[in-house]
Amino acid sequence: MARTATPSEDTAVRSGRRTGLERDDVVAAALDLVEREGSAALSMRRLATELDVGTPTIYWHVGSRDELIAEVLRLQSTRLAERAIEGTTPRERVFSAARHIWTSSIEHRSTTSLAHQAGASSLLAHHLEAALVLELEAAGLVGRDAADACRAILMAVGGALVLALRDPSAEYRPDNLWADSEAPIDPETRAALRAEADLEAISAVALHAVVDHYLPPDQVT
Amino acid sequence: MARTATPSEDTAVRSGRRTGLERDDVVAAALDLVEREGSAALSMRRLATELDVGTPTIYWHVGSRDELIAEVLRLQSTRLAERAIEGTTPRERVFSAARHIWTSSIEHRSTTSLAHQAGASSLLAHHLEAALVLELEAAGLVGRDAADACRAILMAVGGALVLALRDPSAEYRPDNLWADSEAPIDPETRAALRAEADLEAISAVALHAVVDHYLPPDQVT
DNA sequence: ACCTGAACACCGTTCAAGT
DNA sequence: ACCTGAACACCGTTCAAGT
Repeated sequence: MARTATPSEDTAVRSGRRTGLERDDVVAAALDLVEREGSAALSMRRLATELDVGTPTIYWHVGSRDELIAEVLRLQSTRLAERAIEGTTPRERVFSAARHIWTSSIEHRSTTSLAHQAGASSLLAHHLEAALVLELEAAGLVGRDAADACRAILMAVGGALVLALRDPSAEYRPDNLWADSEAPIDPETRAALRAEADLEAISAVALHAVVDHYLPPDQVT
Repeated sequence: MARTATPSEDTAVRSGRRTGLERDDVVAAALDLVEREGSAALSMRRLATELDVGTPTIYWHVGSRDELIAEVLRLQSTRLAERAIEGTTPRERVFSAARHIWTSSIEHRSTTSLAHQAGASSLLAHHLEAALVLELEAAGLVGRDAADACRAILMAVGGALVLALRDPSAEYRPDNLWADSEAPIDPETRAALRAEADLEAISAVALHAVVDHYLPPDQVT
């Protein structure tokens, strides 16, 4: 189901040998599984069942779970990089690149969580990050300035993501947390803390500030 | 070893009943275990062995692993809140509160990782967050302004933490990632991306910008 | 080279049973 | 009320053995 059909496979008994399975198929199936059923569903045994092979076969192809995850994130990273950056001014294009990181993280939250949990978010973001760096260079930054601007933008996006991707089913949502808080907080503030936040708008404040700090002003043409 | 001594316990056979163990002991031992051996070491069985009881005993006291983790984070959260905020001007004190979140997250990275993985970072940060909100109110903010300022500051700190707490043993550190990157990036920029970053300094840029955006200027007295 | 069954050493969780 | 041994249904990983 997750594997592409191979000649003489339909009625084959497959009692020991030749599955036609390749490393890329395993990785693609793993990514598919994560996207469909969440990062917790990605177990070696589950994946083997999905591919209709024995568990050790997975190991033969990808080595270990950690390596598999790394490959899954690399695959997703290249897929995400296909999205084109928009805008005409350097500033617009930098914002567009930053926005790509945000939207793709939200759209593929299972994969983002996987990267998050594995401490490998840099792997997942890498190609989008490279695109961002190129736009920063096009805007006139080089060396440390470009690197630091990239990191600052990543922080602004990443910080918003941490808040955005929290499990909303938990009983310790900020919502409940502030309701129970014994701190002498103004009722109006408390209500605002309990209400849902426009994280993207708040993140934009930091993003604009950071871009203003690092980027030279746009040329007027 | 992690449990406080109880009368008539030393030579007791403890063959079924009365351990003198309480919920708080279990939670404290769990926090201790995480701090000592990392978040991965926190398994119900391991913790039971540590406390010299059967595994179901842990369940009897805390219900489930998720509940245990929540309690652990609540405990650590209140401990962290004891740190006093410094500074005289509202602005200084807001920075001090924000800095507390950063430093305590770095100092207790295992617990931070645990919260991170469980998607419960809001639980761990909650008391420090409350302290921050109080300082923001002291600085003249109320309602939505205070809440949004708090979130913006959290993003700035949280974004830096995501970058700071990545596993440095992985072969996909940013370092290696940029070395292998095929993107046409300027050599100088590439070198800067590979070098270690002063994350705290970069984070400070966003932090100052955010505070400037939300806070009224300090009164001159 | 590619794949398997069976095993090892772990998990979280439940439950009848003991005191 | 508090604690246990034993079991269920999972894990990641390895390894001798098959073709």
